[in-house]
Amino acid sequence: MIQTRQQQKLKTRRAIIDAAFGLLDEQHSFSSMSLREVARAAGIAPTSFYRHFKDIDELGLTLVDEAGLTLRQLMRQARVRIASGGGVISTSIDTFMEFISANSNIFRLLLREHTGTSNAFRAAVFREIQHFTEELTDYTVATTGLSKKLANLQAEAMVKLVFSTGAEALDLDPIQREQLAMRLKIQLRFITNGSLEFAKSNESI
Amino acid sequence: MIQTRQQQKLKTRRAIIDAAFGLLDEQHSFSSMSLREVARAAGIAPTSFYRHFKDIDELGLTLVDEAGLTLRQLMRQARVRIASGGGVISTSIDTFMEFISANSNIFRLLLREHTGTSNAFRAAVFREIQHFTEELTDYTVATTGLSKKLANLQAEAMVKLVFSTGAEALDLDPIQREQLAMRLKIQLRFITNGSLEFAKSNESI
DNA sequence: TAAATTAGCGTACAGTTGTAAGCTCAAAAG
DNA sequence: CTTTTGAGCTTACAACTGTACGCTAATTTA
Repeated sequence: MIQTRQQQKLKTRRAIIDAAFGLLDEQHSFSSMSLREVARAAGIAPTSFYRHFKDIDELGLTLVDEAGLTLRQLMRQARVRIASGGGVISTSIDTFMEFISANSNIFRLLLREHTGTSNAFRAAVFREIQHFTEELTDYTVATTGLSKKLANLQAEAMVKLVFSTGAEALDLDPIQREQLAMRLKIQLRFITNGSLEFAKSNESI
Repeated sequence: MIQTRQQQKLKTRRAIIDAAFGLLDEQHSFSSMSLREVARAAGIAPTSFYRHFKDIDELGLTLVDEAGLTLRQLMRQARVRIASGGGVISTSIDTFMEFISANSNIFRLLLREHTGTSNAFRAAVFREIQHFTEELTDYTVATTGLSKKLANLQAEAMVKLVFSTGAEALDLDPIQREQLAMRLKIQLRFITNGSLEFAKSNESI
């Protein structure tokens, strides 16, 4: 077995990250998570933590990065499903809702650090969500005649509404979640129709 | 001086509440606030805290209540300003932005407990925000021909968008904030126009 | 005036935290 | 084979936490 040393280190690092994600639930946020607690869950001594991360914040940023990655995979997945038929909004929201059901903890992390106490974290999460808005803007420009500026306004509003609704959905059971998703789809249609309307009467923007 | 005893107690209670609000800033959330810290800021012994609140969570719910009260005053204020001329959306958003500038800490509390770790807090904040949506729904039914159901969908989307944008505004300087407010006003117009459009083509809802 | 109530305090304790220091021992490098 | 490296450990400490207990002193009640 070659490079067993590095492999083991990576494995422990993974254990730490997974332990941290595992500790995230509705009662427990990352900011209220202690280094010792994470170490305990990862099965290592508290001081061993420092062999992998400078401090707990460095771990936090890593978690946000991983969450962002998962989100981007989500986007790709949604795009595939759209390509194979079904309404754009409907398919996207269904994909999104499946995501927050399957990855509640990851979504919770993003939500909480989104309005959290660390500037670095807020900025990191903001950037991840911005990716969402940018991709949706490009998509809208490509599929409709909307100007980039207007498409960006529309995309931003949509993403904010979706994330806000996602936050609410976390506390609901599947049935209520489904109803919420239906409401959301209509609300998104408000935005798409409204911006088209707006474009017609304000051709210059 | 009659009833000096009760008055003194109320005064200390106020000192605790104010101290807690004062400790809320971008670096410090209520959930990361310790009883001792609050007591220190209020100028009392840690154990004296219990003469006023059962535990720190009871204080937290009190803070959310007070924040809700301030929010409702905001709504009243916005209504007065609308009545004395100016666009509805524009006036409301200006009022809202002034509010979060003048009461950043209160708004931060609502944002953080909105996605926080305590079920009770989340529910409390959710209720406060719901007031907003309900009042806006009633207003919309009264001023437009929209059905209650549709007006509610519209109001909900608007409130979510406004709060989400407010969260973003907290980190920005006044100039960027103003730009964000302008974007928000257009996005809200998307929603109002879009829902009217939707109503026309779906008269049954 | 005497007795009862109570807001606030000081002390105390057990539990938790982050992290410094130094050891072990297996893998990697020479 | 010998030396170096480094992941993980144990121990240790000072700082902080929530809160139990009992006292004080002043207000309120009787």
